[in-house]
Amino acid sequence: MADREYNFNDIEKKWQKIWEEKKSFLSRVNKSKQKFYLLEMFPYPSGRIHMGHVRNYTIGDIVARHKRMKGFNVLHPMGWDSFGLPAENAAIKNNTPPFKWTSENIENMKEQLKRLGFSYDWSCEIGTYKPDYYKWNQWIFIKMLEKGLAYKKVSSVNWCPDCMTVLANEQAENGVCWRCDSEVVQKELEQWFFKITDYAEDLLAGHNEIEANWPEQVITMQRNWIGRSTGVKVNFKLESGEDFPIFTTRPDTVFGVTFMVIAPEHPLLNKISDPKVQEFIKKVKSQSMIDRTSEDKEKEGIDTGLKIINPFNGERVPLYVGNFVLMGYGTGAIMAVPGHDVRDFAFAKKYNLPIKIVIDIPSSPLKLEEMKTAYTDEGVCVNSGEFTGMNNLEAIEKIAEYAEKNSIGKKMINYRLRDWGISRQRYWGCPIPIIYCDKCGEIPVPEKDLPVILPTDVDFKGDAHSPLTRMPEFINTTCPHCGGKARRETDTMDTFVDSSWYYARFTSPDSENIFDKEKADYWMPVDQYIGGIEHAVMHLLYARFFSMILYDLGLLNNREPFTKLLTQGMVIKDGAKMSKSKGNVVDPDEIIQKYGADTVRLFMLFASPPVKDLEWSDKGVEGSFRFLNRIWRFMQKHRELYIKDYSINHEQLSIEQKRLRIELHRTIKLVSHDIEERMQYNTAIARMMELINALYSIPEDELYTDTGKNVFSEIVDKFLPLLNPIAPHFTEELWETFGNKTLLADSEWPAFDEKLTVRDEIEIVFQINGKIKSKVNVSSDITEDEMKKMAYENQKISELIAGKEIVKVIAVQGKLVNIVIR
RNA sequence: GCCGAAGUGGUGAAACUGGUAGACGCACCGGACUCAAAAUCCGGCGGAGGCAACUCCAUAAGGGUUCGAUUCCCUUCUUCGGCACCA
Repeated sequence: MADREYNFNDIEKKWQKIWEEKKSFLSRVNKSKQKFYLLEMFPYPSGRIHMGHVRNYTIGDIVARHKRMKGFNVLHPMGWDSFGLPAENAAIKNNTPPFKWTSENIENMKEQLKRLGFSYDWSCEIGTYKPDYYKWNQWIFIKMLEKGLAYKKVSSVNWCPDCMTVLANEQAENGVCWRCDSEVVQKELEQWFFKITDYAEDLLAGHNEIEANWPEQVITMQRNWIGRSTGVKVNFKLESGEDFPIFTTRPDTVFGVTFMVIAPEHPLLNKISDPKVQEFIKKVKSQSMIDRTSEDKEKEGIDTGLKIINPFNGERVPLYVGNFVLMGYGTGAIMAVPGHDVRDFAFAKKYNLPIKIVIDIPSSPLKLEEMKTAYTDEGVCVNSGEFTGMNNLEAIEKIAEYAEKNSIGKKMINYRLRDWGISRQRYWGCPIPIIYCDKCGEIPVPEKDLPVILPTDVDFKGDAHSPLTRMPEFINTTCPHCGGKARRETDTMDTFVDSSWYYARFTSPDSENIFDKEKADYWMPVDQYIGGIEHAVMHLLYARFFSMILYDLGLLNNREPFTKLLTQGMVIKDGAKMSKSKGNVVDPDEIIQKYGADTVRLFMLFASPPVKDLEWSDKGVEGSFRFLNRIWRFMQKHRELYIKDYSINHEQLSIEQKRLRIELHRTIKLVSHDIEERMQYNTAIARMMELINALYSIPEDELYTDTGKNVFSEIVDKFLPLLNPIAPHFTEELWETFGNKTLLADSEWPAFDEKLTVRDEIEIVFQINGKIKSKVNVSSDITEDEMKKMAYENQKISELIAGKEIVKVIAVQGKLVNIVIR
């Protein structure tokens, strides 16, 4: 019998076909089995799979395959986040309708994913651009409208002039568009919003539930983004007697207020006619987000001429407009305490405003003339009326209480988080189900009329304007209320809406409802979610928000959608993330062609642990390929040794055979631990390499005996399933080579015998004062006392301790003896 | 500026609760096989010293705790990530 070549291309296609025919990865609700829902962030169908996808989905696939072998009923679905701008840009460029472009991309990418042998249940496939999916976006929108969680308002919004659309705050960080990096400008528009701020507390509280199983970094980023701060809303007064409320987290400094500042957008300013003030406001408003929030932002302001009265001490202070005060936070106005706030200090210095010390250090009092900046640390209240002498931390609470008791203020919590603006002035997205009637106003599309279908036969006319705005057949409709003429909303939803609940749809993708409650109850929540860290705030926050809404609508049983989260690192080449612009992209197809999918998968897992960045290395891929070939050759060469029904009496084995067998059981133990507990696949693979090295080290005639055959057979039976989740085609093929008729995909995860995981002989170390002086091999069942005895008897050790005072002796079972001498 | 993570050979990385630093791989060097090369198999591979068995040094730098520190604590440096007028 000639040894067969490792012909990965044929082998991989063969097994992919078999898995498909046998429906090996089909997931069905089965209440007698424990479920495991594994989800990887679904891709945007941009055209081709990139290495980042390969890495993400390889990590997911090893989890899915391993869990199946451990007896779990696994749901492992895949779909397409298929609305979004690139489809429109492609349409404008080569006049291909976005529907066609997207559908073709999906087909191509699906083939690529299949070629990698991922164990998806393709019967669950969803595409967010399909009406039976986005219908439920619209349905949720209407539910949210009913609950007051969706609303429309005119607001200053982030506008990307290149994408010609509005962006959410989360998408316009640092004043640039998250997609194209263009400078974002502010524009007044009427927009639909989701009231995510109503869920700020819930989103924070939920962190406690998931904290242990989410990366700390993601939780921290979300916490910072929500930005909860507790403080007091204090009612200052205008001279006219009108309330002038401000928010402060430092009520302990309220006696130190020497001026007030309001945002340029503040409505009070409409009353000011001073042309200098109006000019200043105009100037600030015309600045872009970048200018206004840039690094070396200069604090600027101008006196409005108005005076404000401090309710705590009756002092009259001037009111300024300042470019650094934000209308969107608190009340759009602040009390300025230059003595104890760094920004206020700088502003006061610039405009020659008075500075007052109200918190001091008794041991070394502050000197106003010597202060270079505000004093913001702890201290004792001074010049603070009845609070003088109190520790300032204590005063925060006491002054807040005083304000409430005297009706001059109220304790309040503020968030950095803003409501989620979801209107997009773009075509390729889910239509917002609203009808505008001149008589009846904004009317939601009735449930029975859903979905509002996005027309797919569109003409882009080569520009970025949404074709919907020039399609009367889409726009013109009748009012569901009065039956009169009405028009449809032409804005579409932010595509992040699509991905905020897709995990639930996967549980029943053909449902006539949003999803089948029974199926969702069985599968949800997602047990393990895997994706990139770049979604830490946007997607993962929105998805949690939606999950909570669905819970509150009685549709889901859990508030938190993702029990465990793994954020995998990037794929790096030559020190930078693979990207077209850097020209350091490696095409997965080429590598698969050259080495096969199993090698690519193996390399992706071996080169680095999942959470860290992975440095691409052509040589490293070759190394992974070599490892598979090494196994292949050995197994092919000795395949006649395999006995299906072997039995082993450990005591009858030769020393070499025993050692090899112990290596096998150790490997199973360590690999299981690495995969199950640690999700660290690089070390799991390293262990398997050690086993193969041990296999090559044993003299061949040790295998060609009756007991040797049994040992070899056990290795085949247990090692192949162990490697199967990583190199599924390769191991199925070898498994078949040995005459097995079953699929490894259906087999159980190998068990190990704890007794066989301990090597018979181990090396222990003798130390003097913590320094290694001697190493010896001993039987692994040695006791601590025996170890100590051996240490004293050791020639080298006894020489070194001769005549010295022994302070103490530490023995660590199976590891070392340390003798401390003086 | 604030918050967080990381820094280990030529290189990707191991060392999971403090206990033999560098497992496993890549690169490199040597050997076997070959007419030769490739592939493969075997061996070596942190630095310094020594013919040698061995000795000393070494986990960004410095200090501390400990019998013992890559691991815990403090200081400093560097890199990466997040937040950044949030009152």
